[in-house]
Amino acid sequence: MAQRRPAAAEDAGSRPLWFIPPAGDEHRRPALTREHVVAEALAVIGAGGVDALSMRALATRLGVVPGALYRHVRNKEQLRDLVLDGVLAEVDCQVDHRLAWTERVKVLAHRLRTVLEKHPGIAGLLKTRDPLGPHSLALAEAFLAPLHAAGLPERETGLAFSLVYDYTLGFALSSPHSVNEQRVQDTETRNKLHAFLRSLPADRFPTLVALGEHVWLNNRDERFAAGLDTLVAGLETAAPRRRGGGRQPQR
Amino acid sequence: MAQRRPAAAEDAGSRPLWFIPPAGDEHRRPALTREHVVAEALAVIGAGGVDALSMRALATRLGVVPGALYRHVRNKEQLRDLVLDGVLAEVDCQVDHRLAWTERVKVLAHRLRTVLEKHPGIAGLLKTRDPLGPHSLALAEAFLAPLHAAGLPERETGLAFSLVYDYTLGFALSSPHSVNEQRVQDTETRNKLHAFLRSLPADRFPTLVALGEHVWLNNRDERFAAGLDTLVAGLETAAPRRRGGGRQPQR
DNA sequence: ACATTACAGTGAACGCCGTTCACAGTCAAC
DNA sequence: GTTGACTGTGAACGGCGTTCACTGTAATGT
Repeated sequence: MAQRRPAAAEDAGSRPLWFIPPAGDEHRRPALTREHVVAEALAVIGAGGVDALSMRALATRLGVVPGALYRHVRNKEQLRDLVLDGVLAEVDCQVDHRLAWTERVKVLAHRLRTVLEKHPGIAGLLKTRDPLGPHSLALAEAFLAPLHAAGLPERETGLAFSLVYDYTLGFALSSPHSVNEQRVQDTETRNKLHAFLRSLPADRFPTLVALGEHVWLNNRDERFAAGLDTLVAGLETAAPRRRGGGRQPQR
Repeated sequence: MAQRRPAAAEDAGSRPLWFIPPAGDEHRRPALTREHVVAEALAVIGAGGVDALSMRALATRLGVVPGALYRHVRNKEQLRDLVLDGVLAEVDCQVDHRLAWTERVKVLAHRLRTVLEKHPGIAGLLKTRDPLGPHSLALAEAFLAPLHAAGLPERETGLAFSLVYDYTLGFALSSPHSVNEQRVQDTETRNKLHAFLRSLPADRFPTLVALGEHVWLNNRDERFAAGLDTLVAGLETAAPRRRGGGRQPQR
């Protein structure tokens, strides 16, 4: 904080401690703590995507020189880890225990997706990182509990968890901000895409030509829900029928 | 190609065009075509991961100044797109038509995963890009055909394709080279991880403590296969039973 | 009340990155 | 034989993550 230095004025002038520090400005400044850095990093990501998070931009936002950040964070990778745990903290892991285990899993997956898509790009970090922070563990526990209650064997429970978790992450990863989804959201571009699909040689791509328009659709919500339903339905075929895990989930 | 210049030797020496170009070296060099650039880019990625692909590194490998690449490629993003299509070309889309549709889908997914994991980091590009190149389309067709043959309605066919495709991509994305999987592959680290899980407070993480060791396992192949089976089983519950799509896939 | 010490933030630098641009050499076509 | 298209050069620009000697400040021990 270069502007706070009294410097020579202290020696030459009178009244050593007379100048009341401009409490309005300085008092408000929380002195750059680690939590503050992480919070601000999350704000940067929220504003401009995960690529916009650079040490220099973050430092500027904090009114500080880039190198100063390294007093609070080992490097950018650790910063990302901290940001990530902060995001996972936003997932509410409490689910009504009286719901069928299938519903409990679905609710959690939907919550996880919502949070991940609120912070574009974060899912990409999770895919290669998997933090083992307290919030990550709480989430794992929340997923494992209903799966275990469903009566799946131990090993299958672990596999089922990986499946649901990976599916949700993977889905959130191709977020609405990717080139992909942008293309499909813009009506004109989507029409062009469909025209392109129709124009393909029908002998080489018969199925694509026939129903390509049903593949590239602006239906993220439907796609996620349908995929999740299919996936859980698959899990059900492996689970023994019992009344312990909630209401009979038969449909 | 700085080393090819005759320069002053031409003036001082005799015989203007006598020197047969060192056919062994120069003749072999294919003069930096676009395909060559892309191929070498793939090699760079194969050697050091997707992050190792920098224009400068690639240029150096090609014995060329960085700016020269821009004569063959608009920018790095386009280069990545080209690389991506090159990778997808490696997926064999021919599947025995007499197999059950479930098996056809599984075979394709396994092939896709194999190719993606052969080029670490590529899956990450696919997630946000989805090229619409010829090879990408061929792959989509290959997936759609058996799903359609299974008797799924049009819309459900598209959803099923997205599901299987996204699942495979998502799985390949958390590749064996991520921090995650490295942790779990090293026996000592894995033991430490399991000890850590056991040491967690059993009141807050009962399921995790009970079967956490079954979750973080060095079993990528099993995880992928099991997930895929579950997923296809889920699809089967939505498909009408008919003998058109191959042998009855009942198990 | 003073000296010591720990430490947060500074400013400058290093080496990397993607990209641009005027220029030079080469080769084919007219 | 001249022209023109085109490929690769060399240098530069701005931005990136990270390091490091330093300076001022605040807390500590005596």
